[in-house]
Amino acid sequence: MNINDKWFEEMEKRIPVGEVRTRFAPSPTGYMHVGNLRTALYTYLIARKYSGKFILRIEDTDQERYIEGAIDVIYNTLKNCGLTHDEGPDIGGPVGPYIQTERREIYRRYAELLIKKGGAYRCFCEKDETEENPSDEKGIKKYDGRCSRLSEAEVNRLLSEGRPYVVRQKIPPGRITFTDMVFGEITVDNDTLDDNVLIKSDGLPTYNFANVIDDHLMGITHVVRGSEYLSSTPKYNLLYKAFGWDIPKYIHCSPVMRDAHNKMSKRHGDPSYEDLLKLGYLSDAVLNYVALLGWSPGGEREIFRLKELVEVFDISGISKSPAIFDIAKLNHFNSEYIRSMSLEEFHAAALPYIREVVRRPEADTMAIAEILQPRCEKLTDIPEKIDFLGMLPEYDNSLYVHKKSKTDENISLEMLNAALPVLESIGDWSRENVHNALFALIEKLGIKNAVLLWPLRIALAGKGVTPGGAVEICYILGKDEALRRVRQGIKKLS
RNA sequence: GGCGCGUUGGUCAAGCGGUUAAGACACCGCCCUUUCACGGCGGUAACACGGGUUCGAGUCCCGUACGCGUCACCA
Repeated sequence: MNINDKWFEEMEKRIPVGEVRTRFAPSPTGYMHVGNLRTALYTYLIARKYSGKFILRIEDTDQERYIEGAIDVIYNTLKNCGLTHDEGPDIGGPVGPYIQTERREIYRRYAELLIKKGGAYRCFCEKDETEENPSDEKGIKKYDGRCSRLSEAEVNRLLSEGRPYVVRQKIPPGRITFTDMVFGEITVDNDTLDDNVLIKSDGLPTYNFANVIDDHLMGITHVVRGSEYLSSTPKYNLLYKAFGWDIPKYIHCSPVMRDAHNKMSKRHGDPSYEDLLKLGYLSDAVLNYVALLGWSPGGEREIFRLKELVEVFDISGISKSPAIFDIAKLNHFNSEYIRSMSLEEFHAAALPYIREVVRRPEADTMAIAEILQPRCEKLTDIPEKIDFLGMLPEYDNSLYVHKKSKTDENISLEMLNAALPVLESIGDWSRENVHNALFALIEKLGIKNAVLLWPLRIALAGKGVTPGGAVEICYILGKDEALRRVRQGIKKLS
């Protein structure tokens, strides 16, 4: 046994056994796709459901796509969503490093091993040389494998000349079958598979190689990834086979689409997870909605917190078909989550938006939150809904005419004139007092609520549609402002 | 083009040989009501197509169409 054998032995010894281990392995792109988020979620759920480990691995072998700070986006997103990982670049673990560019040496050595085992070979062809490969009679265009036929002497000669090379996978003849937990059994002819590059000329591995090495060395039991990898999975299995390793379970997930034909993508202007938060969506709502895109728990329930998802999640509920992302349904989930918050929680989340239009420091923002909570789908709806609290908009007297409330301009003027002294006489400007004073007046006049309340709300808000009614708005405005607006209404109607 | 995969209302979807083919979103109507919303009630709307197998098919098999994926020194 030489030193190299020992090294491989050490690597193998580190692999944890006897537990479910899943991994989320994003490329640092600087944002989190909705589809990626869903993959991360499912990956996390499988690990938690089986009391296993959820591992974060960074796949950054494409140096041309390096983006500053992109890894932090991944950490932040996972943290924000509560998808806490058990091992990863930031917290370490038994099978690190967890960043692929830090594992070069590992890939290099395993590539050497694979060459020795006959599963791969060095290819000295130039990049454009291989691109000229003609299609064969079946219309399959692939590398002709010429370098696999180089003699050992020839290889050594080229090596000593310092010729750059890549390592390619050697595809054996035959057919290969594997089982995916979502798609079922899949069989392909090996001759449809290409001798793919495993190690690029820059010495870094391709995804095709790195993911196999890493998944094996990290003891991954369930590989969860997008269905775009389904067709290359046979190649990976051939790699596992060549090494003599166990093949993991596969869970391939269909894409999240923007419409019937296109995946969601930043390029098309579709929102990422971060964008969704900026648009006023709650992280929990997004996560809940996304969980249901391509997976169904079977029953009629749709609202599931992360913890509840862990309990009900089951791989058998994952769909093979792509799912179209429907912002209208997300809106529904978001309003459900908003409504399920305590008033205090909602107030905290809504305050920045309320403050965009309500600057008055003494304003009762809690009362504002209260009228807003059952009425908004997204936090970003807030400023537009309560803009009138900041400043009375220009409005037309036609707003005072309302058939159902039985009011017109004359009645409205009458009502405002009746309400003014009542409001003026309120000493302690509380919601209750405003309410009681106004309803006492209604009773005294022997009218329907709406006859007084409709014109009053118009005068106070200058809008036909508002969150809250006359009482709430009157109170929130504060006595001075409320009286000012009522007087202004009277003036407008006179 | 080869290979692989998919196809239940506008959308998400349940269904796993016998159902009046769930439910949710959206939409429409009604009720409630201090506008709007919330809430409640109700409604419109689907098994891509063609062959089989079977007493019986959305469910199984084979085609067709359409769509998606993949065929990179990207992941």
